[in-house]
Amino acid sequence: MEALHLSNQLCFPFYAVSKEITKRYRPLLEPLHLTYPQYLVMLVLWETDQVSLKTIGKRLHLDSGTLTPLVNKLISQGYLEKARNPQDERQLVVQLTGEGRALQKQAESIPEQLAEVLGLNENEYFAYQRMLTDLSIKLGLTDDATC
Amino acid sequence: MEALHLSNQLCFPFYAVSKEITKRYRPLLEPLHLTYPQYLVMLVLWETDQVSLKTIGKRLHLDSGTLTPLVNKLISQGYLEKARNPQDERQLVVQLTGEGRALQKQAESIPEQLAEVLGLNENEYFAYQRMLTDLSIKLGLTDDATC
DNA sequence: TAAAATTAAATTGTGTACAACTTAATTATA
DNA sequence: TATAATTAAGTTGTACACAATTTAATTTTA
Repeated sequence: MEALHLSNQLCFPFYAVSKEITKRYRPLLEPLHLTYPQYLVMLVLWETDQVSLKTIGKRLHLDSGTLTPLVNKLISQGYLEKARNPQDERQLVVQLTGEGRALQKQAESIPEQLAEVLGLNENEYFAYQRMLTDLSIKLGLTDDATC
Repeated sequence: MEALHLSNQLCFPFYAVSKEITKRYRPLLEPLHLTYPQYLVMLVLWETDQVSLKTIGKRLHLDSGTLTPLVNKLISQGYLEKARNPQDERQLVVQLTGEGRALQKQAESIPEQLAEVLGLNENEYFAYQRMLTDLSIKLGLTDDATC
């Protein structure tokens, strides 16, 4: 077996599929004026409002170099606002505006629409999800059952 | 089930795992002075030398906006050189230099090293590869058995 | 065969990613 | 408790990724 052939790589299909998924999100997220990473930040805040940048970064595996401009964009769009944590002025606390919270309703059908555009039925969806979550745990990206 | 929870997304673990894999390639590729996308271009050329930019793009699912500067970087590093196809002057033909070809030897152990840093045994490696390749075909990224 | 359509690269602009560094606030420790 | 170490954001620089546009070469077609 030719280890250096593209067809024998594990990681190339990962890279290609991941980019393709992001591409298929694009038209679904466009009406919400969100990119995929911006959508991920909104998911975190819809789940728990008022979170520090650090915490968002931990959940999404993104650092401040990526998150600072991304959150600033969401603020300029009116979806988020920021404040400092009075207990620790280093921390930036990010929270939803009314508009940001309202956006959640519009986003509700996105997971379902995505499964549709990926052409996956429920069984396939959950099989892939389980496998990816297992690998995610194996790689140390997910350290507990709640994340 | 809360469809908008991060933990219930299929695509987030994909995104996170894909980024993590790229991160784990970094120290393996650093001695070769290659980034992961640059390594992919080298893989294509090690497999078949003298390929047009268009063809590289088709195999890697990348467009000229990404590939033009990337190939220029590899040229400035002395790994590649470019010429025009005399039969069709629109086409840029990319080929390996002696140095670029020599690099292949140094790269030979990378797939093995990667499986190691990912902590996957042979069975797991092939199981994930099969699943990813299936999904890749399902998404229309791979249209025949040779790619 | 001249004009229109298509194609391959290159270019421009926006938005991630992330390493490395800076700044300011907090915590640990001598 | 003053100093050192740590921490959270922000900044800078490099490198993708891709949409949209431009330019030049080739192919179609009227």
